[in-house]
Amino acid sequence: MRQYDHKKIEKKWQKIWEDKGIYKTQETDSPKCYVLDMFPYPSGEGLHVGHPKGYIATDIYSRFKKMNGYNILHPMGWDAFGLPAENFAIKNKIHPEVSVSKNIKRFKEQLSILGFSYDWNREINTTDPKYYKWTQWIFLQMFKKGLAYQSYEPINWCPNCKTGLANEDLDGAKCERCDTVVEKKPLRQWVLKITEYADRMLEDLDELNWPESIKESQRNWIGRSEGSEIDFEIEGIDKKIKVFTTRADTLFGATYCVLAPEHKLLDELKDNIKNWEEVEGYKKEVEQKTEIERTKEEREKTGVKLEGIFAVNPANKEKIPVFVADYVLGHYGTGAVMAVPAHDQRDFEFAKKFGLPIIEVIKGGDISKEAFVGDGILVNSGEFNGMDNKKAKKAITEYVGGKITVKYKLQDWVFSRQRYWGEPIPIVHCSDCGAVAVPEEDLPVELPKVQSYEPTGTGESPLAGIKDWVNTKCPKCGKDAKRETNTMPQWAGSCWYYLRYEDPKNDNALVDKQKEKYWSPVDVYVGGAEHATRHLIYARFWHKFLYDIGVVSYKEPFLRLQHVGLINAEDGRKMSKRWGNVINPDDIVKTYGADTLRVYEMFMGPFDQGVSWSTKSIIGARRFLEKVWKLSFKVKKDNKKNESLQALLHKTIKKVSEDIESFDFNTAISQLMILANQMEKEEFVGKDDFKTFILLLSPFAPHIADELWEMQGLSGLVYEQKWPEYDQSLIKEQSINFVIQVNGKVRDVIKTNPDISEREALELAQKSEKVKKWIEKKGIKKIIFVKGRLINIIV
RNA sequence: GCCGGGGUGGCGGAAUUGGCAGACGCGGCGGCCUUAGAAGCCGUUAUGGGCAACCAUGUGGAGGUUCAAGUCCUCUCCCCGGCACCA
Repeated sequence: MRQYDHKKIEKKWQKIWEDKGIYKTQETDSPKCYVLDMFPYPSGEGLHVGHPKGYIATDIYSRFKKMNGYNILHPMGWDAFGLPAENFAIKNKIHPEVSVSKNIKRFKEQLSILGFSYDWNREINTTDPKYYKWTQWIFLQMFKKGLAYQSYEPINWCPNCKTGLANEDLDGAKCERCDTVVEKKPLRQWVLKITEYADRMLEDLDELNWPESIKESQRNWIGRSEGSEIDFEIEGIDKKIKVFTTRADTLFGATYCVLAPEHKLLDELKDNIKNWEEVEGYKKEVEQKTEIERTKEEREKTGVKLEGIFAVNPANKEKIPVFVADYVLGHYGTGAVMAVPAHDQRDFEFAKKFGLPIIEVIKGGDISKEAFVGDGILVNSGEFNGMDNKKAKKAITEYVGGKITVKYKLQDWVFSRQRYWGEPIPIVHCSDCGAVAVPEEDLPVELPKVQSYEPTGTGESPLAGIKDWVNTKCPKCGKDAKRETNTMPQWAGSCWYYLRYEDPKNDNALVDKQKEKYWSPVDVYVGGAEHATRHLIYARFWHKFLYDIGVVSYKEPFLRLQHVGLINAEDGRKMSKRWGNVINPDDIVKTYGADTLRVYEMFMGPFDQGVSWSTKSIIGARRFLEKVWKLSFKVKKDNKKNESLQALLHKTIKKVSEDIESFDFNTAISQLMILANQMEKEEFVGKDDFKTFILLLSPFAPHIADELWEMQGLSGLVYEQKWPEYDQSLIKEQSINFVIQVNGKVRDVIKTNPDISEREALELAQKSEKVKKWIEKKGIKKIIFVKGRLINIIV
């Protein structure tokens, strides 16, 4: 008997697959299936065993779908812009392009030994000018539609990276990349109007086959709330405070107003505020704090009263004081609130601290202890007394001439970075024409070669120092002008890459319309949960924009989303060089084989759940494959069938098919093991049955599958075979274990046919010695009979 | 604090959605084979009691619904992920 030599077998088949080009995507009319991995950032560290988990799953799924007659698009590429490559370049004085292509080569090698069915003809790389030409093109379309604008608002500034960071790039109060505490600094930025799409992104979530948790966090992230905008006159001054509130029903209980420290009105009221110095000091103090610090101070509210300023409550014309306090945020709502201490906990705490009146206007709570935020009937509200508070929201808003509006937590997306290694923003600044789009025929605006990648530290990109690149002519008037030196964030390239796979080499369009119509949308998208609210929101936003301008024909990019649970190191920590706990897939493949690694990673536990790596457990997967290997030597050469195996075989076809479809790979493998164990016990294995077994195993362990296929004298490649079908009539067991309970406790289990009737079951039960002793001398009170399962005798 | 997902043997995890709890695998124990080991094979492995057949207990905890609860309901404790003064 030949030994199972994974090294030989895996090399052999990988070469055959490549030579025959069987994974090349076909242009056919058959139904399509687009299976996509979140493409990796090719870091210098290479892959650890956790990385391929998702890729193994998509590979299994693709192979399964292909064998079920689908035309498959299963591509891979590289998200290669970003800070690590740039930092590496700064340190080692090597152009990022060089290290990136080296890393890609390494990643590709590591992936290739795992036997994936990627169509490498469609490989893309976000840093390839032919690719980012279209990233820039999309930006230009947004610019033309007024969705990209410049803004000088203060942004998060990392003094170490010397770059601006979006809120999303922060980790607590620190820079996500380098752990330095960030500051605030006003910088000119490009911003994308993602807020314009907030409502649509929220609505269309309902149609997606995504995990509920992701949909929920996107809803939170978008943070839609309906409320009212109401004006408060300032006494004696011709100015108004516009507040946003979701509780217009409590307007009669508003006993003061609060402005955010960033609120513009403060400066406008400078001359009227008697304690301006104090107010200004407070503003400065708040500026020092990051938003994170500010929002962390849950206990103690701070603020300063604006002396000499009074607002007028439009409901009851009461004169109320105005404060500046940092618990009100400048960028949310109108940056100003009406405070109702009786019915908002934050206002309640503030009012207690500053000794402000607390007036109950909704009945139902005990406002001496805490704010009552529930629903109820209005009191102390003039003509609205007795009204239901939900009704009162609209009624009171109208009464004071306010308007019903909608606000979002979602903020516009700061889209520029003061960095070298990113897509240049295709804009030219002209002193006469302002910001002018680079003509589309001049795209891509390529990154120039530079001497130093160091950030300038002034907030400008290293590109600013390259005079012959920066200096150009205005595309509009031809006058001397300067190029935009900001680059795009890493998210940019990943916002639309899935479209490029559909038509990766097209120089005339982002994607051909026919091809887009055929392949879109992505049927299954697999990746880590950490991208729930960033990548997935940005990509949806871009996609909807592309839909609006007619580039794509579907509203949503990703129909179904599957999470991959991370694999941690054996010690439970993240696998990282830093902890020295990294397991390299190359080593595992060398010792056990790619097929073993694939089977093991899918068998470890539920696919979307995190697990710790266990090198000692991997032996189980290897033993399983060895067992299958040995089984092949007891296969009958003629077509004799082993009848006693049929029920289990067909049950296995059913279970494995269903489990792959639902990404329950662990139970699919377990079922294959059960079948293999049974086959081992049998006298012999029929050739057809073993053939079926190979087919079922092949998505998980494609190399050994092809080898066994060949050993059985079967022709062709397993990938090109048809997926087996099950026969429902065969699945039905001839005999089942029928449970007999007395008073709900199992007293006997008998083998019988599944169609046994209640009367027959009762007779059998009464015959059983084990049951007899529990029911004799007691009257039977009740019988519960569940067909094909159990009988429960109550005595 | 809010939202989402969890808590089952020594370990990873199963459980046809209310019907034999612990499938499958790892590890352990005993045995076969071997000069010996490795590999492999066979048996065993939730806990307590018993020589045994068997009996009792058992899915984080406390109640409840039901003939029947890991699964449904109420309360509660713990773990993981996300969001967080959002007016």
